[in-house]
Amino acid sequence: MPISAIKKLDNSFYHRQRVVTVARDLLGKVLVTSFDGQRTTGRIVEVEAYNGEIDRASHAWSGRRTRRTEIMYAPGGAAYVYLIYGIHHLFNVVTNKKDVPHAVLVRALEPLEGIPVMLQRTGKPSLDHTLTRGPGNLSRAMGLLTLHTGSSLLGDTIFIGDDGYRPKRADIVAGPRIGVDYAGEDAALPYRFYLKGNPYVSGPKTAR
DNA sequence: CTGACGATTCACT
DNA sequence: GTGAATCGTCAGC
Repeated sequence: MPISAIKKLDNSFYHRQRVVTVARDLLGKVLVTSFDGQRTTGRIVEVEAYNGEIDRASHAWSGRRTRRTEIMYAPGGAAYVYLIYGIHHLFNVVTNKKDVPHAVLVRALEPLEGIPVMLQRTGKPSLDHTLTRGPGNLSRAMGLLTLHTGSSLLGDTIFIGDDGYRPKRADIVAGPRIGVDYAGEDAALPYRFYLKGNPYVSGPKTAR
């Protein structure tokens, strides 16, 4: 099924103050990448908000500012892709204004266009729910790498758009983020959002 | 320069 | 449910 017209999200979407709201609003939107003429798209079905300096789970906690995290302090609307465990590339969206290091981790997509390309990139034989389940898997399928850190999401290579799809309010579930046990009390914050019942949502069954 | 470790995934029990 | 993979990043010397 072809996607209807996708309207690219602009600065007014990314520059909002409340990263938790931006994260929730990203559910149902469409992530698009076009590398080497190969376009892949997927609907965002799971996200996590990272609330800057006051969030112990964030790379920018207590104002931490290093070469890697510098992009988080840029104005909203840029990509932040970093490597974890030496293996996986994780795709984040920088939000808020300059010097406020908010970000949203995109954890899962429902594939829409370019599935053959995704299969090629991941080496998987056929489409199943593991293709874009989990932040490492989705980044691989979409061709996202650490070198894409700093890319504007207002351009045509990597962007997020709205195709008119609206998740039902009742289908949006909030819960604690995954893999942030080290973050003390902040580990319990309901900063993870996903679409209930969607097969591409990651985490243990108890967290879906 | 060195060492510890991570916003994960996969194979295996 | 457990453990290994694998390397860039960062704090500390």
